[in-house]
Amino acid sequence: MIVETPKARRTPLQERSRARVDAILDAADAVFLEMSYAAATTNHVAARAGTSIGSLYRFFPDKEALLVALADRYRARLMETLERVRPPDPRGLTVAALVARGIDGFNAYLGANPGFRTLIEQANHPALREGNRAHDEAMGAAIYSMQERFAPLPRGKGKADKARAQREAVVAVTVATLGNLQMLSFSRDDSFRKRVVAEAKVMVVAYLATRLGIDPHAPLDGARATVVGE
Amino acid sequence: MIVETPKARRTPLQERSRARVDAILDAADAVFLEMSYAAATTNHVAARAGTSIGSLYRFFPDKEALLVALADRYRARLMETLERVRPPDPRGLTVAALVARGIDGFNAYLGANPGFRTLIEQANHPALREGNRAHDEAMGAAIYSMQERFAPLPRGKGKADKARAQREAVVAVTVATLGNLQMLSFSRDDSFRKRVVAEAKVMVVAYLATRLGIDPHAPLDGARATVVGE
DNA sequence: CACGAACACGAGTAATTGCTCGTGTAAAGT
DNA sequence: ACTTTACACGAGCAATTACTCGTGTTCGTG
Repeated sequence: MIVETPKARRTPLQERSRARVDAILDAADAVFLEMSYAAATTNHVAARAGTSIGSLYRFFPDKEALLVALADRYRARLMETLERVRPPDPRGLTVAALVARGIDGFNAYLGANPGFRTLIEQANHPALREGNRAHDEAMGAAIYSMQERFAPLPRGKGKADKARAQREAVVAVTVATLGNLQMLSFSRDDSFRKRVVAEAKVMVVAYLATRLGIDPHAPLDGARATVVGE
Repeated sequence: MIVETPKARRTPLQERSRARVDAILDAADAVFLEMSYAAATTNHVAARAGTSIGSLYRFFPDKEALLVALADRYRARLMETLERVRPPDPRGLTVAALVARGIDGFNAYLGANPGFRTLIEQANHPALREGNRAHDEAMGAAIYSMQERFAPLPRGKGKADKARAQREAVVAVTVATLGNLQMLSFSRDDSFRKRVVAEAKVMVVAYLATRLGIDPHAPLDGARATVVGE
């Protein structure tokens, strides 16, 4: 939500301007895809949106705000998509199947949204750092809960703390790998994409199986694991 | 090497200018580390090098050339470092030990060269694409040869082609993961770094073990594997 | 209808910055 | 000693571009 700060702009109140904000974001999406964010100019975006530069700056305090708003929109839609893919009751499914579902859903979303991919490539941009961190954390929460499902944290304050730090690393590594391999898969042609997606599944499943000490091809129901290396 | 093209500049011939080129690169390194490449100005770099903007442009055709030259220098030194870490005779060592050696060497180099890390974060920059690709390919060659060592390509033209494409994907996935997790390891404090390095080893070893169908903790000597999924 | 507020417009501005080029100096060649 | 080539300098240019602001229009409201 846009708040009244020295830099902030009006929140659109009328319907016509709300549509205009969407048009500007769509235009920014297209322009950032064609050229990079750095090469794009705000005048370009305004022209593409069929509006004036003044109207753009009425709703967006600066160029970065376009980037941030666009990233937020993409991330929100991604979360919806992944939520839709997530099985309501995982019992009976295997870990391998769960991972495969998530990877395929993510990959399909990225394939359908090339603009999101270019945004991810600009991930080092300071304005996106915070949002990306929050998003990775949300993704990680799912994996973290999966660990807890299989192996509750050990008793004892010292042991539990150490195990928690360990698991945070496991989650961070998994999330980073998932994102990284998704991007890699789109770096060449489509057959390469399919192969990389397959390899990503193998890698993550092999890793989680090793870490959780479970059989990734056994159904989840009633499974109990001993977490390795704690 | 700098060649005579419309954009190129003189190759330094005298000793004094050769030292100056190094000084400019060192200055660029420091400036790009403090602010980002995008925020840095060429005048900044020249001032930091204790020279004039004119002298900078005598040897570097444009700002991008600084980035490219710096990246080349870092990559060359990294390859030297990794070469030094590589055991001349891997027989008797385990796959897990080999992977651990490589990861630790890489991590130490990145730790000692924060400027290289910031350069890697700018990896999406078009001027660095080609160099990064070549570098990744060189890294991949080592892994590819490791696969061949354990399991020669199957006979028959069709089978061999398919297997080759498969292995290229395996190599690409491995290289991308290694680089990605290295960068992740430096994203927080030092204890996080150590944990991520440990997890990276686990992940890569688990993956290669699954893919090559070998015991990662058995010595290499005389080992023979059946590559999974070909 | 009247009036204020939100919206829309786009030419112009101010600041940044990569890079040139004319001038001057040190080194190499002969 | 004299010429030529390489090196060094830095003020200023040219181009880009994010953003402002004064003017005009549309909408909500009483």
